[in-house]
Amino acid sequence: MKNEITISELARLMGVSTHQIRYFEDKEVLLPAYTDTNQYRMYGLEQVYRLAQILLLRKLGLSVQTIKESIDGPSPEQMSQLLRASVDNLEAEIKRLDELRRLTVNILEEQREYAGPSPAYRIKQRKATELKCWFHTDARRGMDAMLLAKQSPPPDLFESDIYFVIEDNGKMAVCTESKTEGDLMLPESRCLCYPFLAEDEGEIELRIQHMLQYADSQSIALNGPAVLVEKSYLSLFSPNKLNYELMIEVQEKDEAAQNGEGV
DNA sequence: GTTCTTACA
DNA sequence: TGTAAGAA
Repeated sequence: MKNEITISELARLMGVSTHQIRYFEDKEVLLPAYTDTNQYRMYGLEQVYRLAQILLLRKLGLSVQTIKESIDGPSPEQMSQLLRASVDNLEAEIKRLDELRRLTVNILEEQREYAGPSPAYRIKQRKATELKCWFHTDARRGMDAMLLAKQSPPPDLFESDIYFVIEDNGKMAVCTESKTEGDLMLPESRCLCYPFLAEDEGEIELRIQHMLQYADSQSIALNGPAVLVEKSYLSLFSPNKLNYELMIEVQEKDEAAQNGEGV
């Protein structure tokens, strides 16, 4: 009597495709019990267990090649080592996914700032930010691909926000955020902020002027360089436009009294 | 109707 | 990994 089953029955039993079972055969990790006269692969209980084992090891992240090398005589030590390595891989993957989730949530949260009815000036607490300076250029000169290409070597361009720190002398430092100590540190401080969308760079100069006028009209003393942050990811939401946030540190009143001047 | 092999996206 | 085609 025949206790063996066909490939499709095995596939259905184990919840995999017949293609995958043939693939395992090709890689010599799972052979049929025998081949029938009609060339059909036939599988017995032994193969069912073996397939279950292969699938478990695959699930744990082992390659088919690794399984092939270890499935026949895996010593308990080898098996523990494989499983420990698998745990390491899984933890790395969890970390990667966790960072990806955080990034996605951040993008959504930032997007909300721009999704309001109309952009507005507001005072925000800025976290201390370490910046790594990429290059300097003239603040009046626009950015273009050539300018970028001439710089070397690009940091994680467009994977993180880009900071344009506009200095008093008309120079502009183009920076990215740095996790470690950078070249330039934006201290934690209250800032006058203005998020906006821009289609061309001519707008930016205007925005800065407007912000200075606004601060003046509200008697807000500003201090330090204008910082323009290009929100790399938010262009996902607004094709052909770039999302910027302009921020200038607010000079606190007691500070102003000490310095005896505003900006 | 099912499976086989082979090729291809 | 899935899908397709023609043959058995």
